[in-house]
Amino acid sequence: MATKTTLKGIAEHLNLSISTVSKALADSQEISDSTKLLVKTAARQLKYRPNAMARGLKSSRTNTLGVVIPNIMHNFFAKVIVGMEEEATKNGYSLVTCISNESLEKEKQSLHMLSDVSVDAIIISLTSETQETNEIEHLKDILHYDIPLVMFDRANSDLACDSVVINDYKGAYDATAYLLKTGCRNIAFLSTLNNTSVGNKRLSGYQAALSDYDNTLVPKVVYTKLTSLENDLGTFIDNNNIDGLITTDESSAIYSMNTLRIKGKQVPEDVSVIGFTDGNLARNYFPSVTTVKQQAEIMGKKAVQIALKNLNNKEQHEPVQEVIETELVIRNSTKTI
Amino acid sequence: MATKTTLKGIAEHLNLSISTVSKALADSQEISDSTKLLVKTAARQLKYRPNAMARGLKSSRTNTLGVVIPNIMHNFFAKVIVGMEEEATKNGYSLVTCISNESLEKEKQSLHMLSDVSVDAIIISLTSETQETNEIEHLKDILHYDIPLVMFDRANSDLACDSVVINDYKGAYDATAYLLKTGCRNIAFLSTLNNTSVGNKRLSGYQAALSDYDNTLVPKVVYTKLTSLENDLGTFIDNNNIDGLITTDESSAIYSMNTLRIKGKQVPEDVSVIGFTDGNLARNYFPSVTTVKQQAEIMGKKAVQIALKNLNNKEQHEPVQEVIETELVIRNSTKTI
DNA sequence: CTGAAAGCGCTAACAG
DNA sequence: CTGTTAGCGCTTTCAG
Repeated sequence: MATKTTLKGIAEHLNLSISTVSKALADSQEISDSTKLLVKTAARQLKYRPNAMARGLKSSRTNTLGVVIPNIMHNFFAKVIVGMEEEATKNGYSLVTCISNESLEKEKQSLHMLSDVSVDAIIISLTSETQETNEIEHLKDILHYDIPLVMFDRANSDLACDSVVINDYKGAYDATAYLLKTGCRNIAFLSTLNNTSVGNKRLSGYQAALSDYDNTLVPKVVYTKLTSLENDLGTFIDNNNIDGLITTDESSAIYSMNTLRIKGKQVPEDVSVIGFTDGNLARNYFPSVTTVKQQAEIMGKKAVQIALKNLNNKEQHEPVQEVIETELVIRNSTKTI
Repeated sequence: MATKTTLKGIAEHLNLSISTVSKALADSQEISDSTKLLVKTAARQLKYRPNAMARGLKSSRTNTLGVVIPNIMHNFFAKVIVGMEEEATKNGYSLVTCISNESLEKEKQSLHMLSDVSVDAIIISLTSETQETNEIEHLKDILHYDIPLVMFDRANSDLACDSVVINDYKGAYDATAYLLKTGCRNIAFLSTLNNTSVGNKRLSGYQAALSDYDNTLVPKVVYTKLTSLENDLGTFIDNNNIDGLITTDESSAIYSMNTLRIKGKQVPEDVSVIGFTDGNLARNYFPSVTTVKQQAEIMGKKAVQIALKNLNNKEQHEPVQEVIETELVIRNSTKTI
């Protein structure tokens, strides 16, 4: 095996001092063009690559961003990561990604680890557990050490840091309004996001749309989990006559449509269905699913943009919340107007 | 803001030397129990966390693993990452993940970057471009610097390093054999993986199963891309009478079923369909899709296990290829026997 | 049992 | 224009 060439290596090779080599590679004006050329060609020949750790130790800049997401199997988060990766790479940064798996404990560990490896900033979407318990000491610690923190999607308003969120309220409002416009009057809201900021906002949007349209309409909410959805929705359907259904994520929409099918209901003839998250499933199911599209990639890019901005300008500022609008993608699981 | 406590900080706090503190925290036998206690409590109070960069610079161990995947939106890779993350965390390692986006250039950059940040080992699934061009100098460089390298799923046999792959041949063979057993005789193979190792192995399995069963059966292969699948398959169906279809990934199976529906073919009555990758789509489509399940999480875990083993035992050894068997998950897109 | 000192690879102030 | 030196935070001999 070969050992990696260091500044010292190329310095010895050329009979120069380490600092001359360092400066030459950094294109310092102190160095003559001739030696610059010399050094640079030698560096190329010897396949020199700067050691990021050593550089980071000195400059306390690592050009890495830490990311914590609750779940990578979720289409939405995967897409966010794609956006982040693209934007980070474009700016010479790389991503260290942790999966908290919806566990507060794992979230804490991840933050510790990211802090240990001196990432320049941290981007996080909170676990449901964090949002339920509102335990945020570990996040305050990060802020306390002056590591730029930006939250995305699942944010916490008690924390003095920037965030980028979806306009979940309006997304749900628009979805509900659309169903009303197509003639639905018994619209249920099925949520798998019981205690998250996101779930609450969508619920409010749904409720507001109903009462804005006709305040005699009563909201009907089903709280469930993916694992018990077919049961919960099944019994709900047995006891309630609905003609519209809004679900808080993509899989729920699909599961719901399967349940409706089993119960002998046609989609969209008997019941219109709208989901959130515009992924493969929604696009390719039969019938294809009308969906509130969250601009996941844009969100990812925005999040790293904000992180990089904060990192380059560490002055205190009021927390800024960037809101990304949704788009209702109309497909075949809803009636046409 | 507060500044992070270092060994120096807690040394000054206790009027001890830095090295004593270091040893105390490392539970060295050179240190008395009393000072150990002293140091450890102080460390906890001052929220001391070792600086991973400094430690890494000294010990040339960073406890991080670099991962390069071609595409994170693909369910299979996302699942592999979940498995890797779990196994890595369990062993005190964290993951730096890069997305090569099927681009050779990006793959090279990613490897450089991972080498720069001194990851302890690298786990990679090659881009299709890398496999097509068979350009592997950048991978040899990694080996050359004695950084343990393990390839998964999309491997290259010209490279002297361990790998873990799916038994793609047998997966396709079994799928084909199953269709034959259910009475299909005109089985087509639709591939979106034209030039990858994986695609070739699946094709061979399909061909072998056909000729093993009845060597008058002729293989029918459709090469396509997701973007043009509906067209390509559509014209193929117009010109060929098929009763079975095997696709090389999940989305292709779904797209194909949509195409078949458009062409007036019933699944599975007229045409049975089997896909690869057992994800949400396959499970929840209607009809649910019979699938060759790749044990993605297991694959991820295995890959990091191998990486960690190599990293702890850097002696040369013959490359080992771990083969993970597939499982045919029978659902409703195929006829029953 | 505790401390001093060297050095990992790099940057940057300071001399020459 | 080039070189010497100190130091980032940590580990690890080697002395005391």
